[in-house]
Amino acid sequence: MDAAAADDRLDRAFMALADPVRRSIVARLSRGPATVTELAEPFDITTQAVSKHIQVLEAAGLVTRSRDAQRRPVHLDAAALETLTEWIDRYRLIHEQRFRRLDALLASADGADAAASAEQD
Amino acid sequence: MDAAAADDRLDRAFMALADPVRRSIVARLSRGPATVTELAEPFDITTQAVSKHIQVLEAAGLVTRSRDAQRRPVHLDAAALETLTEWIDRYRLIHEQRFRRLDALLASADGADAAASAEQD
DNA sequence: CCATTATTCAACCAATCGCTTGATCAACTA
DNA sequence: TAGTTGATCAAGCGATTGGTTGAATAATGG
Repeated sequence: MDAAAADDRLDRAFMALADPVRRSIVARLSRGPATVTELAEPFDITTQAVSKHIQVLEAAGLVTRSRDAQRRPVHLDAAALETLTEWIDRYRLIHEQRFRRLDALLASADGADAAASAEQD
Repeated sequence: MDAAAADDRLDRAFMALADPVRRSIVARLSRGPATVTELAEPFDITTQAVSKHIQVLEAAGLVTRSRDAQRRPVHLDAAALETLTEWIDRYRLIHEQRFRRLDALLASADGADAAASAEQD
């Protein structure tokens, strides 16, 4: 998978979780698979709307679907969720490491000047 | 903060990271603060557009801003990123725990039937 | 075969998104 | 003070979003 495709996947995944209905669906699916009708039940919207939400989650790789007679059970894909936390944590950790370096500099003798140059790093 | 407000914050944060330009800005800010002009430089869009992107990140609580003469340096807020990983990891872990329970049932004597009922959980 | 159930497709609508251009505001500097 | 730099505001535009209604498709069960 090239960088652009990975980017596209992240776009879709973050966008998918930006909607409260879809986040709620993910929360429900963490407890096991469910059909479209079951997933629609708690909401005040049509099953068509929920079907679209599921398509968004599926296009983002966050869920997969199987077949059971007329039903199309939806399953959570936890590995995709992990990709998201990996992206976030990468930059969170870089940021925190930078803070630790800054603290170390401030603790050293000529603190102020060293910190000012670290800021430009 | 009530549940609806927390929901709204998550909406904004996930939506903010759904855009590749904004993710790139977050990546840049993980290495230290930067001004609007600096952040705009790598992209082929106007500074106005970048300014709007930063407003989106700010409204999501992902960045804060300070003042340095005409400049408005942007700083990453790593704590907000942590809120996102917490949300994701909660449901990821619930899902994985459920899988571990399922494995345990399948490993036990009357595996098949027990697993089928667990599926409905 | 026919009716029912579960889901999706299609067309449409109001609202929002990302971006643009042009103007304005704020703060420094020659 | 006048000009310059850095950033934002405002209005507009094409594309996309989340939702609807209505019709179509697929699979089951009597």
